[in-house]
Parts: sequence; C-alpha cells; structure tokens
Amino acid sequence: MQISSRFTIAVHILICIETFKNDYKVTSDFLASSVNVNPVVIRRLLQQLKKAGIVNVTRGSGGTDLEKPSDEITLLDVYNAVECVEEGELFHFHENPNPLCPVGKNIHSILDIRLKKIQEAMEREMNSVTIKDVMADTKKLITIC
Amino acid sequence: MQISSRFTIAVHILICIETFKNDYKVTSDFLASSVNVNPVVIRRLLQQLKKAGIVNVTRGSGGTDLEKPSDEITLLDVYNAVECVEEGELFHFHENPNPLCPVGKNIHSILDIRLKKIQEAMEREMNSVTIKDVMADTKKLITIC
DNA sequence: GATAGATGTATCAATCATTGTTACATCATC
DNA sequence: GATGATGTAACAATGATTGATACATCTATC
Repeated sequence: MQISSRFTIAVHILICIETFKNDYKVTSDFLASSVNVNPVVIRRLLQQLKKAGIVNVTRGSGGTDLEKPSDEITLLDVYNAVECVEEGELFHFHENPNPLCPVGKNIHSILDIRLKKIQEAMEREMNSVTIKDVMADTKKLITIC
Repeated sequence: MQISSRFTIAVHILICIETFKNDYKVTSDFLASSVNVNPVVIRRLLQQLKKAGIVNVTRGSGGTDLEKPSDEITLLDVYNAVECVEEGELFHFHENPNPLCPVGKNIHSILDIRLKKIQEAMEREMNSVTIKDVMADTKKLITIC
C-alpha cells in the first residue's frame, strides 16, 4: 500500500505558492488547476498544512503563503502534516495475535524495534530535504523547459 | 496510509516456520491460529512467498518450510514479495498535473529523485535485517517469557 | 483405489480510506 | 450589500484490504 497522493499534492502546492507568490494570488482554484484536482481537495490539504504551521490561508480576500521560511520546512514536516496516521506509523500490525502461541505472544516485542528503525531511516531522509532545496530544483527546470 | 498487515503477518509466518519446524507440521491452519486470521489469508500469503522463492509449500500432505537459509532472506525480500505495488513504489503520485502550468509540467522531474532516495533509505534498512536476525531476537524472548 | 487431510483458488461480502463533487455558511474587501 | 474567496458538511464512487465459504485438486496411507 502506498503513501497517499496527499503528500505529493501538498509538496506541489508549496512549490506553487513559492513559484507564483509575486505574480498571482495563489487561491485554491489556482492550485486546483495546476494540480488538476477538485478545489475542495486543495482546501482540505491547506487546512492540514495550516494546522501544522506550514502555511497561512487568508479568509475572505483569499490567497495562501508560507508561514515559515522555505528552508525551515522539511518534507517530513509535510508528510506528518498530511498523513492521517498516529505518529506517522508506517506499518499496519495485525491486531490480535494468539497470546497462547509463544510467537504470537511475543511478535510485537520481536518486531517493534526493527520496524521503528526502518521508519526512522525513511524519516531521516525526508527530514534532510527542505522546500528550499526542492525550489532550487524547480527553478532550474522551469528556466530550461 | 500504511503498509498493509500482509507484511507483518508474512514475517510472523516465517518466524513460526522456523520456530516450530522440528516439533509440528506447520500448516495453514496452524499458522492461522498463531496469527489469528482466516486460513485463506495465510494461504494467499504463502503463495506470494512461494512465488518469491522464500518458502516451499507441500501440496497434499501439507506443511511449509523455508526455501532458502534464514540468513539469505531479508525483510526487504518479504516486503517485495507481499506488497502488490509495482517495484514497491512507496509514493502514490497524483496522476494528471496540468501540463500548461510550469510547475505541473515539471513536478515529476522535480520530485522523482527525491522520492526515490527516500524509498531507497527505507529499503536499505529493510535489506540489512534477515530472518536469522529476527529469529535470534525471537529465541531470546521465548526462553524468557 | 478410496479416504483423509491438506493446499490452491474462485467468489462474494464487509469494511475502510481515499478521492470527487455539490452545496452552502462564513468571511474580508470594495 | 455585492463579490470572490475560504471553511466545512454531506454524500457518492472507487478501490484495496480483509474475512469467509466453498470446492477442486493433490499426496500419503490404509
């Protein structure tokens, strides 16, 4: 199972905000057109990003901008903002292993540390990339294409 | 979204096979009782593990054992065997970004390398743990509890 | 070769998360 | 007040997962 497209859409949103901040009012309709999804999907994501302190959303007159400098927002911040799972739990554990079986009884103790390390490896990599880094890539590509 | 419980169940199965290989015939019913799911769920997983060359399943008389030594089976092997996504693609990308928007047009080029590195970090960690390692943990815990 | 016990697999239902969509209350500004 | 935007509820459609039943098929053994 995959990490939902909420994550890539959220990053797409942040790139748009930074790319167009001087030239357009970045509304949910504007973003919806770039991502090519329903504006409500964008608004829902903006709410999650706002709760996480990543963006500002202006009621009434409309528009969005970053709440923090782009080099203080990491991909992990975005991931945690939009993934709806407790503590970003990456693995779904089977719920009721048999406590009468020595393996079933201990399976959580056996695997939890291993799974945690795997999740941490992923999060460490996510934490090493900021929106500023991604913007640098973006600028290069846009000037070429 | 989370990695499905197929993964933890598959590891649970492999631990059971190794733990009980000398004392019981490890059937799908036996495994189903330890994991506490329907036997068909176990058989489906065993088929996937078999296709990946990880286990043998004996038709007719029944029973399962490892196809390879436990130190030649990594958690990544198990993950790839039971996750049903192409190449273990961890991230679900939104499908149709707007090609008329400079960001929408380039979003794949911008993010693909970053996402790949994140996935690789996870896979590297998974690849560093073998079933033999997990069995060592298991034996310690079972003798204590 | 008939039987028993097991696997292999099709099929269907239940559940859940995601995603798409409409609708409308609310807000800020002109 | 009118306008254009956000905030959010509500509901449908889709798809993946998981649970369950059923039965064909296989193998060992009597």
